[in-house]
Amino acid sequence: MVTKQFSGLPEDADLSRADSLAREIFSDIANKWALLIIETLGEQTLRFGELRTGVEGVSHKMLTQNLRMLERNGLVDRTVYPTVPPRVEYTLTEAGRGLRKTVDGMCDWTQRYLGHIEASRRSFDD
Amino acid sequence: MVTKQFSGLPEDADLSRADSLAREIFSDIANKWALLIIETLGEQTLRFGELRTGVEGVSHKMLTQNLRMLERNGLVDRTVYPTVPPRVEYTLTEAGRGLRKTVDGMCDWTQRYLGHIEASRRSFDD
DNA sequence: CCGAATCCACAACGATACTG
DNA sequence: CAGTATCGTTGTGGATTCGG
Repeated sequence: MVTKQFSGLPEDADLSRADSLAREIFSDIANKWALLIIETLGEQTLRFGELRTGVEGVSHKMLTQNLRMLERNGLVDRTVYPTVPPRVEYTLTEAGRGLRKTVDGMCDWTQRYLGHIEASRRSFDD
Repeated sequence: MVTKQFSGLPEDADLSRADSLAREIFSDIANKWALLIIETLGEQTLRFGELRTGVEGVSHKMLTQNLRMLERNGLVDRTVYPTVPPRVEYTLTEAGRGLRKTVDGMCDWTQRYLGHIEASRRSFDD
């Protein structure tokens, strides 16, 4: 994705459509809250309120908004239990779990280079 | 990261400092343009203008802004050749190349689930 | 060619209130 | 408890300009 560079074909409408779709998806998921939600969900099944406290700092609005987006893209399953009070559970789909693996990679990376980054910041802020 | 849940220790100031730093870094890099820049740079060394056209749709301002941020965090090296007109080259550091691997993973994931996602979107938009 | 600063339109976001 | 809608504020990001 990102790249027509990999396509040798000069004129390919289908590829460019796939590219723009890929770009759209990328823009959807490459944001702080979406990735934090995915990481927090992990292998668990969580209720809305649990996610609310699990994803630290997220507002009610941002959480619903991102959950809708993730559901729309087929990354999370949303199950509503028509009880009273209502109970709504969220869990990662297979696609979601696939993405989660790469997000885990990002987290590992952050841990590994934490000191590195901290040092780089200090020398930059001279 | 993300999670004090993994720490058994109830009171650990250092861990929470590391956590908030990790969170800060995560917020920095978990954004569309930063990831696209990293992905576009790849193994190459590119000038500002080349990045400008390589990262499709990015504005002058966003590009400089994100490049500064990436430089500050030690993900890209910035080399200025004091010629006239000036020539500035950007390349990934070792840390940057490490992160790139996980971004590659995200791109692969996008490709694999493209059809999946497209279908999910259609059924969601009923 | 690259970078910084200014201006400003508009989207994102938080807070709040109301519904089932 | 979970979701939607509205409102007011903040802030993001594009266009433009100037300077090295």
